[in-house]
Amino acid sequence: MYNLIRSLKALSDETRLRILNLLLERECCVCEVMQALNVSQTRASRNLGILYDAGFLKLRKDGLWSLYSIDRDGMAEYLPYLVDAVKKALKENRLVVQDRERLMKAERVGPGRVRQLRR
Amino acid sequence: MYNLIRSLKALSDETRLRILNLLLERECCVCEVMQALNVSQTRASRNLGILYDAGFLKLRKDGLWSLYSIDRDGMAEYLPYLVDAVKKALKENRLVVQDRERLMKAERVGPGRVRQLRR
DNA sequence: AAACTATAGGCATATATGCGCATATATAGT
DNA sequence: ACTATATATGCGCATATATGCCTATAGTTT
Repeated sequence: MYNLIRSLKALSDETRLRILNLLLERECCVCEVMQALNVSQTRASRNLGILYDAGFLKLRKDGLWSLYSIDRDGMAEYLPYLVDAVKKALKENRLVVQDRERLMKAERVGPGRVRQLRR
Repeated sequence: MYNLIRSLKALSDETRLRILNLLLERECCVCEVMQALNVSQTRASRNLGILYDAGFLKLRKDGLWSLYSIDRDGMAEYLPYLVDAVKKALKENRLVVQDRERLMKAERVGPGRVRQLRR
């Protein structure tokens, strides 16, 4: 029950739903998420962390990068229901479509590229 | 999307999950809910209101009583997923089992009975 | 009408949440 | 070792949330 509440809380936030939607597309590093959602690094990192703590995400380190992806196996039995709900609610959402477009252009870049996006 | 967030928030609370679980059983008035959950009248009423505002509940007035029940029709397309998730998470939960037992004994009573239960 | 009751709403308060800023940490390259 | 970069985190502020107390409202009973 408390797991469910924690999961629901983790999903009750626009930023986090948008992140989840990106990751349903593919694995992303923090800087890709911040580019795609056009949010600050703090915000991207924090909310990825919250989704991770709630058990939704897997984390893989690769050099400098933290690569987050949906943890399909780690999900408790009821979480698939939640993900279905999220998918249904997000499909066709204007904001989310923009996110995906920006994700196409986003790169896991070298020096100097990401910093410039920090507002 | 914002509807989903509102729904998730409405469900991210132990009291409200327990209430929802009662109402999955049958229609209840506020005083039955407070008896079954053993919580204050304010708390029962407020949280029923929150679930109502989120679109989960139907309200029917009968004299003094406000009778709340699950609004199966009024639910948006993704809400059934949420309800399934809730059902799965709550089944076998100790607290929730107690709630149901108290609900059996709870009555929509006349004068003097309910007041005594207010802590 | 008077007394009583179920429910809701205002107010005050405690707690939780989201976020930015600044900074710390970890890794890589020179 | 030094510099640059990606990510994480401590702190503080603003805001949201939950809840209890008290009171108002509307319906019931006598």
